[in-house]
Amino acid sequence: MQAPDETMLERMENLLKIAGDFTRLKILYAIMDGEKSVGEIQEEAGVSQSLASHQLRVLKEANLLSMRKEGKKVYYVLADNHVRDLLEVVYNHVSEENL
Amino acid sequence: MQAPDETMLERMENLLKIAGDFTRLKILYAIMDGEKSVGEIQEEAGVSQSLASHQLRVLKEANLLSMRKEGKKVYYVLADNHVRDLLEVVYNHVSEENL
DNA sequence: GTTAAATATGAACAAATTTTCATTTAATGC
DNA sequence: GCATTAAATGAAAATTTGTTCATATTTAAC
Repeated sequence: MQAPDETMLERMENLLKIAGDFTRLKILYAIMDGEKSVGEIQEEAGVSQSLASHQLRVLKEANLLSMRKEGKKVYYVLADNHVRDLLEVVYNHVSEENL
Repeated sequence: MQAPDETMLERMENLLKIAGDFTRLKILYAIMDGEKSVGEIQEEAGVSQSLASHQLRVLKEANLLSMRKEGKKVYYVLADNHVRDLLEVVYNHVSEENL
C-alpha cells in the first residue's frame, strides 16, 4: 500500500492529536446527541468554564465542531458524522483490547 | 448517547494520542503491507535508528504492533486490522476536508 | 574471545500541550 | 447608564512529548 503524502499525513496527525485528549473526548461525547450551549457542555464534561471554552475553540478550529450564537449563549454541534465514525472505530478497538 | 466510562475514554485517548504522531504514522504505513525489520522501517519512514526504535516501542506497548526476532533482526507487524480501519477512517475524513 | 551488525536504552534538551487564573467582551434586562 | 450572565481570551505555570546523542545489549561470524 502506498502511504499518503506528507500533507495528508500531517492532516491525519492533526486530527488524531486533536481527538486524542481526555477533555476534548468528553466534550465531543457531551454533544453527540445534538447541540449544547457552552454552559451545558462544561457541566456535562465536568470541566471549568475556561477550559471548556479553550478546548471548544481547538475543536472548532479543527472543523470538528460548528457553532451558533443565540442571545448570550453559544451552541456547539458536531460538524459532521466523520467524528462519530472515528470515535466509534476507536471505541471498538479499545473495547476489544484484552488487558 | 451514553458516553463511555472514564476507563474507556482514557484508553481511547491513549490510542488516539499514539496514532497522532507524524513519525509513528509513517512507521505504521511502512508496515501496512506486512512485517519489516527495524532497518527497513527506519529507511522507509526516513527516521534515525534511535527514533525508529523508540517509536516502535511506543507502538508496541500500545499493542498496535507485534514483533518477532530472527537472528540479529527484529521484525514488526501491525497487531491487527483495527489499526488499518482507524487509519482508513482518519484518511477519509481528511481527504474530504475542504480547506 | 574479538569484531561487526542490528536493535534497544537512558539521559538530556527542546518544543509543544494542557490547565489555571485573572481579565475582558458581548448580550440582556432593569 | 449599571448589573448580571455567558463565553472568550491571554499569559503563566505545569506537564507531557518528541528527538538526539551517546552508550549498551544481542546475535552471529570469524
